[in-house]
Amino acid sequence: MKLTSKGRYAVMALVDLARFDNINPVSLRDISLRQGISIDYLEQIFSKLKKNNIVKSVRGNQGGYVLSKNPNDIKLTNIFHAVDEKVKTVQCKKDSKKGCNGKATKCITHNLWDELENHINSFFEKKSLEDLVQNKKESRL
Amino acid sequence: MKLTSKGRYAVMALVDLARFDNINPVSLRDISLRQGISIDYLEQIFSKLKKNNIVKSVRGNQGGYVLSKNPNDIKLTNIFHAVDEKVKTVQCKKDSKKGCNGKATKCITHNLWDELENHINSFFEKKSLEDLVQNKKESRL
DNA sequence: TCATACCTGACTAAAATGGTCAAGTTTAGT
DNA sequence: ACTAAACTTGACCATTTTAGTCAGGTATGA
Repeated sequence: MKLTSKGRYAVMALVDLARFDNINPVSLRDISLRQGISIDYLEQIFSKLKKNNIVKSVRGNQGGYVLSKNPNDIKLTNIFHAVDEKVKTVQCKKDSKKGCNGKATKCITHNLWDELENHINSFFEKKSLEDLVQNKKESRL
Repeated sequence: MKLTSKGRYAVMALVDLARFDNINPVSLRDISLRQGISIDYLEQIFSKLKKNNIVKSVRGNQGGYVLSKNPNDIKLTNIFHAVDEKVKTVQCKKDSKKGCNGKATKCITHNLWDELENHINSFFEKKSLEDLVQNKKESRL
């Protein structure tokens, strides 16, 4: 299970983007300044977000990034997936004789992790970027 | 956020223990054989479980471990806590000017992680060892 | 007294994390 | 045409965490 700062940064950056891209593309430099994330690291993250069609890039001077969908249609699950935050709890080794091979003899706790994954994913599937932006506005910008 | 195989092993071992400790203490050796976890690693884990009063040890020949409470009273949250699996998503750095200091200027996604933590913890607080043992029985031993 | 089993702490290889650095390419504006 | 802003790509790396192993104990029932 991974849920680290890369995922957090991705979300922070996208919320920032959602709030400021009304008119012009937003540069990583601006996001970096506002959110306190290094540009170099943001570049890594945005490269992935772009590949997953969450943002579009505008190159050249005055360029930057823009959301490629409505914030309502961008769920957290999409974001995490894009930056390789896998909500996989623990893998059962394929080759182990004991324990779980995923087929006949499920390991003693296999169902548990499945349940947990569903539990967490359902949370992420409900939350959209729009929700977060609203939440931010409510809590006094 | 950490949810790794140490936590998984702890749960596996305890479910095993819950099923076999009816009469005698269960040795780590037996658990090791049944669950495919190295004895040395189990010792680390059980040391922590013991400190957190989840199991009791019986030393000497024919010794082993016994649950120190009813399986119904051992929640997953207790187990994870014992083996230092913190369900902490991401920490906001204390010293960073930007972002979150936990007080006045909550970082843009702070509420989100709080919500998520609660969501996950509630799952762990509901599940007891007994639930897992039952679940195992249902799914054909 | 000896075999079994717990107990403790040091150690470590490999992977993940959280980045940095360098060397580009693209394009708006002058 | 030039230049500066901004995206693009990929290599690199220090630190921390993970998932253990190893060695040398101590306790105790038979």
